[in-house]
Amino acid sequence: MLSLILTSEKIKAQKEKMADKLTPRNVDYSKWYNELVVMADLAQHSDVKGCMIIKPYGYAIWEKMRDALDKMFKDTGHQNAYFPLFIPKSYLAKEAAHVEGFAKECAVVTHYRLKVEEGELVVDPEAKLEEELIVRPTSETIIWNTYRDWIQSYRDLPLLINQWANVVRWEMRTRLFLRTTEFLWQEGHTAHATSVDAMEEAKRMLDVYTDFAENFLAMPVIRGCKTASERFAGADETFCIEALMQDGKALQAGTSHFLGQNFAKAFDVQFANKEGVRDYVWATSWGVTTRLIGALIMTHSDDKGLRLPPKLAPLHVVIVPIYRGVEQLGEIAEKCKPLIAALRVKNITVKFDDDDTKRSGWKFAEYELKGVPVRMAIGPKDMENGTMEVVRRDTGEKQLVMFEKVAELIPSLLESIQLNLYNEALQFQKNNITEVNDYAEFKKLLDSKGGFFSAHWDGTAETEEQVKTETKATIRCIPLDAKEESGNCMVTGKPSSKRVLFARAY
RNA sequence: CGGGGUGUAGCGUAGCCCGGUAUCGCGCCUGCUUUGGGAGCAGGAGGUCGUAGGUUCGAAUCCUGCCACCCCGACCA
Repeated sequence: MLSLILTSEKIKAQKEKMADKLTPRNVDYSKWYNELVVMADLAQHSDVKGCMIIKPYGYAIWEKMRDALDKMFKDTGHQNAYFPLFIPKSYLAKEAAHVEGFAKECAVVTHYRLKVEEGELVVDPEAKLEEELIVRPTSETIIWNTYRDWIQSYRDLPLLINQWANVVRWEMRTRLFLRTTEFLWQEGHTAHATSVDAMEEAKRMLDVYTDFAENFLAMPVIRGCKTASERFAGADETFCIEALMQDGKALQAGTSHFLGQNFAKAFDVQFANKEGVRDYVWATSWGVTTRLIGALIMTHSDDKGLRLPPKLAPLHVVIVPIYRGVEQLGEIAEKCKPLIAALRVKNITVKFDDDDTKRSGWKFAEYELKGVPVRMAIGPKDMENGTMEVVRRDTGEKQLVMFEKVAELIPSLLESIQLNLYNEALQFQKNNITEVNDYAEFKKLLDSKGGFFSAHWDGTAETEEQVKTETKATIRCIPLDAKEESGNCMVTGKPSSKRVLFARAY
């Protein structure tokens, strides 16, 4: 199975694969190659290093994700707000761990004006800012600076706010969707009266992400918490959902942080409790990003292209007419009108592709590439027999359906596709979680099989680091549902009480 | 920032070692025939060979500087 995410190896492999087929009569592979590179019309690199242009189709998928998540946030009592793109440098400096975590990857605004000098556009040295502005890598600091003014009393708590925004992290190396310089995300920032409340919130949002990943993305995830060294800069505890991609590498798909009182103390956010005693508030933050689009692609794609779960597919059904001449096309279009209307009533998005410049075979391939869950074809034979060909994208299974039955069939077919994609991915995940007790075996299987490895670990950062340097695998998480079991660290042999998950990750 | 590599048409490439104004495929345009799985044939348009300099009668090719991008490390949603 091909994953559409583009590693150089994948591109090379694909090129070689297509090159084999390069006979004089064959279409060349560059078309395929391009389609892979631009990720099937989803996105491309921009001219600014590491930045991503999300094309309309990719953005439509993001919008579906955004709408679904936004509803879930509101259902759990959150509100949306918006904070500034620019953060004064001094804000970022206030929380020590935060500085250390983000200082190395910040875009900095130092001037506010350009001028033309000898025909050249240059930065005006006169327009230097007193204090530099940082393009937000995340908004904790500016939000906590604001929360100080918003929170006085326990009556102001909890404060449950989410923001949809773009952020910039100047990473050394970038990769489309997975690690771009600028990316879109949502970041929730909450304040609570007690540690328990904040911890509950952090876990609740992890539940929301889990629900979203499994029921919308059709992507099973492992819930867990991060080790100290993988923790978010400024958090006391970081929870995450980890997903497994088809190439055996893990991908962090969402995080929820228990921030303790770190930001409250750094920004002096205090409240008076019922007893009139002042205390620092307790905080959480949580986020998911456009990386989820990458996760979606890498979880479900096959050699023909994307396979989109119906709940996130911008287009559910495409109807491809097969015809000779405009007259026949007109007849088919007329025949399909009531069907299209009936489907739209059921909130199913339908496209009748009457583009006369593309042939039907081309269209079939195109919509498979785009991952449209259901394709229907109707031609002269069907017009005669009163049938339609209905093809599901996930399995490729074709069936001839009586025309009148089509409208009622589709909703259950879409549900079945959604479920099947999840089950396939779940099966894959289960097959690729391997229990190991021996470090040598771990190393061997890591190369040959990949996936998650469930192993005992002595709990020290040194061992974690050693494994990372020697194998490139990291501890993805300590699963929340890990059972208590006495064992010995696979590396040092020291005692351990539960297994953790190792994997190579994106 | 360290190591390696690559820049030739919209995309993917050949040519470079051994100098003579650029090859092929896809895509694009036109016409005809086609249309139940990425159509066929014929014709056509499109290139300051990344950039600046040097060597030479002559540079895509040789030499030097610069720039950009990619890959591998360190960093990361």
